[in-house]
Amino acid sequence: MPEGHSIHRLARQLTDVFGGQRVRVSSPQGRFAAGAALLDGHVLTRAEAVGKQLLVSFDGADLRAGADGADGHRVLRIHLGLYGAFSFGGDASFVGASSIGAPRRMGESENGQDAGDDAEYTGPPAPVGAVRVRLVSDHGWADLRGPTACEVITAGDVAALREAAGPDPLRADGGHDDAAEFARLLRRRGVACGQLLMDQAVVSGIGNVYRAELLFRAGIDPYRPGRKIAEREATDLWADAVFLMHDGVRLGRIVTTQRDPHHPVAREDVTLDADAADIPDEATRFVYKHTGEPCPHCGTAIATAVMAGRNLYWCPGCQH
DNA sequence: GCTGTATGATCAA
DNA sequence: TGATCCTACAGCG
Repeated sequence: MPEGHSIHRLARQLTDVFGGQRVRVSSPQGRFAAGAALLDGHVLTRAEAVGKQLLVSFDGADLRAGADGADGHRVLRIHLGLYGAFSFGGDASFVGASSIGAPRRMGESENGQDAGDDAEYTGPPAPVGAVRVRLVSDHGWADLRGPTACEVITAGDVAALREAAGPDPLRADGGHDDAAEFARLLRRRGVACGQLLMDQAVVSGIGNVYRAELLFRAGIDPYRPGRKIAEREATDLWADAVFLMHDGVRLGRIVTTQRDPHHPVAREDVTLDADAADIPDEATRFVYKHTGEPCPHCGTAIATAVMAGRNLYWCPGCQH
């Protein structure tokens, strides 16, 4: 799935290729027909990520449905869930507009191949599969499949959503506030810290992979209660999340093995190589989906268990 | 063709 | 805690 880094990339991609343009919005599948009608023909101003939520703003979209301090804007809220994904395609100017290399598909994995490199672009292809939303500009298109949420909301809804969200490592402004707030929320409850890291009210954007890898790198047992995490451990976790997730945005994949886990915070010199993207998948993480393999630190077999309905991976030998 | 799986989240009980 | 929703694809017979 798309953890927070994927959503931030998507937001950037959508803003790059559609920002400021009038777009046709449709729902080939039909399940978003009413919402699409509200947005169709309006200018897409920008897209933004708040944790795993993708917010796409439209200027002057139809306000008939709104009774709540309508300000002339409508926002398309998308949550990809486990397997939602976008595909993109278009002419050279559309692809060239992307600052992240215009991956054809973004979401669960970013290596899908779609049409789009045709010499001449003659419009979007006939929709394949269950396309919930299709965005089309003069130069390209984007298809959304399989989102868990896809709805038109108001500015007031957006404010409420921001209010409910825990701090987002990908929106950290470098100040102390977010780290301290994260530490406070994490240390407030007796629930297993492995569960709290997945709680979007505690921290936004972390998913199952980052959860496992962050705790491994920090040497923290996922079953340790949040209350028993030291303040310093919490702020170090935050700092590591900021680094790893920014790496994720840059690379378009989660790679946690290229930074020294013992010096995750200060070692800016251990940044990823340009070709880190070539690392084989299984070498990109320490414990996630490495059940039974020896821990690279202590040799203990990596364990797995189900925690709150999600697969958990950790090293019982060096996480305490 | 069928089954299982997935980087998510919500709801009922 | 379990059921449920969303979709594509790998693996299997």
